[in-house]
Amino acid sequence: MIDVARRAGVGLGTVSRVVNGGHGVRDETAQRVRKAIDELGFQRNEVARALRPGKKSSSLALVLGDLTNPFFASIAKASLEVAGQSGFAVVLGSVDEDPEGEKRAIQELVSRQVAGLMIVPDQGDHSFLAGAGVPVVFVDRPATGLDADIVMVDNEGGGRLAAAHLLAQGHRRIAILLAPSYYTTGRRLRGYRRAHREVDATVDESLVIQLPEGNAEAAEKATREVMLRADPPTAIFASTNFLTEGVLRALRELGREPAVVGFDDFRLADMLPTPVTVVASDIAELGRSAARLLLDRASGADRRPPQRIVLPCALIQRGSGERTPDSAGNRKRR
Amino acid sequence: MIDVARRAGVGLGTVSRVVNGGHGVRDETAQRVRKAIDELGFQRNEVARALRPGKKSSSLALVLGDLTNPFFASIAKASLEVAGQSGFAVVLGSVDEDPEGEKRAIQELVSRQVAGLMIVPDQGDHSFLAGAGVPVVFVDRPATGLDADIVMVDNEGGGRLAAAHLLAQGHRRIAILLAPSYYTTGRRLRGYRRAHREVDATVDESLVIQLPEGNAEAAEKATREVMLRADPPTAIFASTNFLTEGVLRALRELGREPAVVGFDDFRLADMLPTPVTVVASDIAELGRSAARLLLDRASGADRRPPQRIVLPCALIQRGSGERTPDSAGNRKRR
DNA sequence: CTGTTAGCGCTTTCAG
DNA sequence: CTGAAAGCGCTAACAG
Repeated sequence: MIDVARRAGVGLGTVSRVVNGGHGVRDETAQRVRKAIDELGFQRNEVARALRPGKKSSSLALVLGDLTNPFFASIAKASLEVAGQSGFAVVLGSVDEDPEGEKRAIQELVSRQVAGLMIVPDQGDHSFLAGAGVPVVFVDRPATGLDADIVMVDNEGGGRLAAAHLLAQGHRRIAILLAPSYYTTGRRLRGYRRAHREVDATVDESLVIQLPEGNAEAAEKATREVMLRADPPTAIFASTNFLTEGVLRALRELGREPAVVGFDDFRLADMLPTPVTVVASDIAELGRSAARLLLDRASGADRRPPQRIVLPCALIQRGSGERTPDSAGNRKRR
Repeated sequence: MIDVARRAGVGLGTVSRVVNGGHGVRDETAQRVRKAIDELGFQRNEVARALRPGKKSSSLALVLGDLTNPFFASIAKASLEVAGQSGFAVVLGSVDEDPEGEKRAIQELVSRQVAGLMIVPDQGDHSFLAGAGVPVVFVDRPATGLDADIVMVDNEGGGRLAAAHLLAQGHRRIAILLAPSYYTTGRRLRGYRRAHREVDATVDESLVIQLPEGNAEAAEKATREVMLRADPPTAIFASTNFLTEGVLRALRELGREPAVVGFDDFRLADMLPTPVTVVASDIAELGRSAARLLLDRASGADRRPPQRIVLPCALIQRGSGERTPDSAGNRKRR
C-alpha cells in the first residue's frame, strides 16, 4: 500500500481512505490513487487489516461433522452463500470424531480471529466459549453451557407428524430408530410419543430403539432384529436420513414391507422401488438463517437476547409411509 | 501476550519462544510462562502471526462449486481432514454460478493470505494467479493459463471402461450424455470413442449428446428425446453423477430399460429398482492428494515441477449396465 | 538463556 | 481534504 502511495504521490492514509470507500477524498486525488492501484495490481492485505484492535477478520467459522452427509453439506452451502454475499469467507474447522476434537477445532478457529462461529455441536460442554468474545450461533441443536442463538427445525413437531401419519394409517406397532444422544433424537421421540397420546395409543417400549451409532449399518442391523421378532412392528420411523437408508437396506434383504417414514429428505428418495415418505424441512434455510443471524451479531446490528429460530417440518408422502398394517407382514414375492 | 510476559515476569520474546515450542528456554522459566498462559487463558493470535513478511497464514483455501454435489462434498471433507491433521484450517470461497464469481472468490482468498489454494476450476482463465506467489493445486480438472499441480481421475480410461463394457455386452448404439464444456467431458468422450475403435464399432454421432446444462433436468430431457427417436440407443452412458440421475428419471417415466452406466458412484445406486452400474474412482483420495500436495508446496518441502496425479477408475457392475441390447427396447410392464 | 527492539501492512487519530 | 505518526499482536534479530 505504501508503494501505491508513493506512486500516486500521496500519503498512506489517503490510499487507505480510497480503498475503504473513498469518503473525504477529493475526486481527483482518488482517481490518481485508483490508477496507481490498478497499475500495481495492489490488493489489500486482509490479515493486516484484521489486526486492528477490536476489528475481527471478515471470516465466519463453520464447525460441523461429516460434510459427506448431505444434511451438513446443505447447511455449509447455504451459509457459504449468505456469507459470501456480505464479503465474508467461511472457514471450516476440521472436526474429527473424538469429543475433544471439536473443542480443539473451535479454539483454533477463535485464534484465527473469526468474526463469528456457526456450530453444529456434538455432545459436550461449550461453556468455554462464553468468554471468547465471539458471537456464536448453534445450528440444528443447542449446546450446553452457553446461552447463544440457535437455529433448528421443529424436531418434536416433525416426530409427531411422522408418527401421527402412521397412526392415522391404522398402525399401532411403530418402531422408532434413534441415533445416539443427539439432542434432536430426544425431541423427535417426544413428538412420536405425543402423537400416540393424541390418539390414545400406547407405545410399546420395545419398539423404541436406541442405536449405538448413528450410521446406516447400525440401523440396518437393528431393523433386521426387530423385524425378525415374533411380534414385528408394522411401521418404522427412521429419525435420520442415514438411518432411513439402513432401514431400507435391511427391509430389502428381508423382503418385508412395513410402512416407512424417514426424517429429513434425501436425494433419490422418490426413485427407490417404493418411493420413501419423509418428514422434511428446509435445511438450506437452516444454514441461511444461521449465517444471517451471525452476520448481524458480528456487525453489532443485532443486540437482542439470544434468539431461537425454529423451522417447520412438512410431510412428503411418496408411498412407503402409506402402506397399511395388514400389508406390512407380507413377504414380498421374489 | 504482553500480559502473559508481565505476569510471568519475563520478556516478550521468551513468551513467544515458549508458545512456539519452547526451545532455548530454561525449563523453570517455561513453567512459569505456561502457568501465566493458563491463568490468563491466553491464546495466540494467528492473525498477527501471519502478518510477518513471507509468512503465510496456516489456512488453505478450497474453491469449488456446489457443495451439495456429493462429489464436491467428498473432496471438501477429505482435504479438510488432511489439512486439519497438519494444523491447517480450510477456507471455503463462495463460488457463485457466474464466471467472474470464481475469480473474485479466489482473489478474496488470496488477499486473506492463505498458504495455498485448491481449486476445482470452472472454465475461464487462471493466469491471473501466476504472480500471486501462492501455490495452487487444481483438482479434478486442469485450468488454462497456469501451469500448476493437478490431481484428477483417469477420465479417458473411465470413459473407455464404461463404453467397452457396454460394447462387450453387444451394444452398438450407445448414447453418451455430456455436461457442457467441462474438461472432463472431453476426456470421457475420448475414452468412449477409443473403446469403439478398439472393437471396430462406429460411433453414431447423433448419440453424442452435448447437454446445455450439467444438471439432472437437462439429462432427463435429453434422455426422453433420444429414447423417443425412431432409432433409440440400446444403452446410455451418463458422464456425471447428476446426469445419471436424470437419465434414470426419464427412463422410469418412459418405462424403458436400456443399459445404463454412470460416471462416479453415488449413494443409493445399489438400492434403485435396477441397481446402477458405474465407473467409479476414489473421490476422497482426490481431496486427500490435493491437500497433501498443497501442504508440501506451501511448506517448501516440494520443489519439483508441477505434478500431475491421475487416479484410476474402476467399473462397479450392479445390473443396469449388464442389460443386453435385445432387452433394451422392451416396454416395461406396469 | 533471556530481554529489547524493530517492523509486518493497515487503520486511525491528530495536526496541518 | 491530506500527510504524518502511533500502534494492533506477534516474531526474529540482536544484544546482553
